[in-house]
Amino acid sequence: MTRVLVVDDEPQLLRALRINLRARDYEVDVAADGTTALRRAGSWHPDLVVLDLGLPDLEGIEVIHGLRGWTEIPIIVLSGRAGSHDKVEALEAGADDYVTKPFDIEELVARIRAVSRRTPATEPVASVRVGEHTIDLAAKTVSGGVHLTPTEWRLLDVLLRNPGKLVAQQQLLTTVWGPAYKSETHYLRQYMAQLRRKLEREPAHPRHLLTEPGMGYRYQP
Amino acid sequence: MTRVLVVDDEPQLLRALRINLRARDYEVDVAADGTTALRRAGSWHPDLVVLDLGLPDLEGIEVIHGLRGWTEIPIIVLSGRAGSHDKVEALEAGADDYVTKPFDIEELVARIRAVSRRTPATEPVASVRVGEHTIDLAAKTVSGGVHLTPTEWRLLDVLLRNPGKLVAQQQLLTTVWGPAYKSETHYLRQYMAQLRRKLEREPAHPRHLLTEPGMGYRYQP
DNA sequence: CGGCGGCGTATGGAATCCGTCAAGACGGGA
DNA sequence: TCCCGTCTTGACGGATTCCATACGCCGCCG
Repeated sequence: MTRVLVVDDEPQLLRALRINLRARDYEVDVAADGTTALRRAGSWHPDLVVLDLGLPDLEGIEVIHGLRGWTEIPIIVLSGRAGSHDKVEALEAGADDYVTKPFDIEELVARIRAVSRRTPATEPVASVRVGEHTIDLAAKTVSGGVHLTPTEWRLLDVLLRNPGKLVAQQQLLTTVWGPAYKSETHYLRQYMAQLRRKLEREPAHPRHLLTEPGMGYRYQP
Repeated sequence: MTRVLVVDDEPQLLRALRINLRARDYEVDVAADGTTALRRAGSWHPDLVVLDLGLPDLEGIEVIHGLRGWTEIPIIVLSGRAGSHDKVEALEAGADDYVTKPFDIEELVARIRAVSRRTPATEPVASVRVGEHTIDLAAKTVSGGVHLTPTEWRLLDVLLRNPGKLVAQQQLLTTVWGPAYKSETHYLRQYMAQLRRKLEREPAHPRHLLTEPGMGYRYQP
């Protein structure tokens, strides 16, 4: 899910944006001044920043420079100043778009979508190791010429995205096969065995795809 | 050098833009109506399009759709209409930015720079090898006198730009045929077969254009 | 010692998915 | 208008994957 940080000092605008963006499945966080905006961006790692230039503490340009110092995430600038000099300055500093107040919420949302279309969501999980094998969940590849079927991928996906954590049988069954298969545990046994055959060096004594009797399974990195 | 196609029916604006962009080391070509714009874009392969929506022959939206049917190059829209509905429509159709007339040339240039900053050096993949053949995605040529149709190119494009990665059926269908064709998998089978007939040494035993049953296809370099 | 529950393994048939051939529909250019 | 290349649509055999059942093993407990 795309994460948007909205930086503005008008509570009214913040609220409107939060509602509209959440309704479109964006994750939203807000900041009311430049200092917290920069801090927030550093800790929360948003995928996009909507930045009002008229902030109480810092010059808007300073915030742009502060962000561009370490990240390339898209920045959409809001401003009450419509002069082309202001626009050029912000865009040259690294902003991706410049919207003049007053503006329509719908327009801003459309611009957010247009800009984030250009920056593919960063893939957090690149590749994982299971014993001898390197697994790329995005590319759906396993080293060593190993080939997995769709169901095997769905199951492995859930386990690998919860490294070290126990995943309950019911959770695996519902996410891989659907809620109707909540108690069909023999599917799990079937496919866990296949995964071990393909990935573990000694399928009979697994070192990474572990069973927790009576509860579920665990991926041990 | 970045190539910009400017589409507008006002000679005065065309002239101003051409001078300003050339002074900043852009290569510029112009078109005065939608039909020639589309043809020009197909033959000249610009890196960016500046598109006036008020054209004599086609609806501006039609031109955006026509471009987005086969290319992802940035589109900056110029328009005299400032209503948010027009803006949203253009942006949703695939435009990257929307500038309302009258505007300052400096601002437009700054927006062009901001947008093209986002699109990494135009053709990261210049030429690719598939078995015996050398494929140039930019020039749309295949060695050995092989000829591909537009749909075949769009499909091959997506696969070759994700070397080694699995590309899901749904992604191929939506990017090649459009979101409405999400589940029309027989198109995929049809055109994958044609690509293999034209590119693979043994179409029945493909070595580079691989099937992942139940998931999608993969280009193996 | 024997039953029992949970787990791993093997295997055949069912369902799904894919490759291929073929024919009709469409559209642009001669 | 006709023709040709391209895009749609349908049908069918074969391959892959999934489903379902059966069986053996092990630890636990009565």
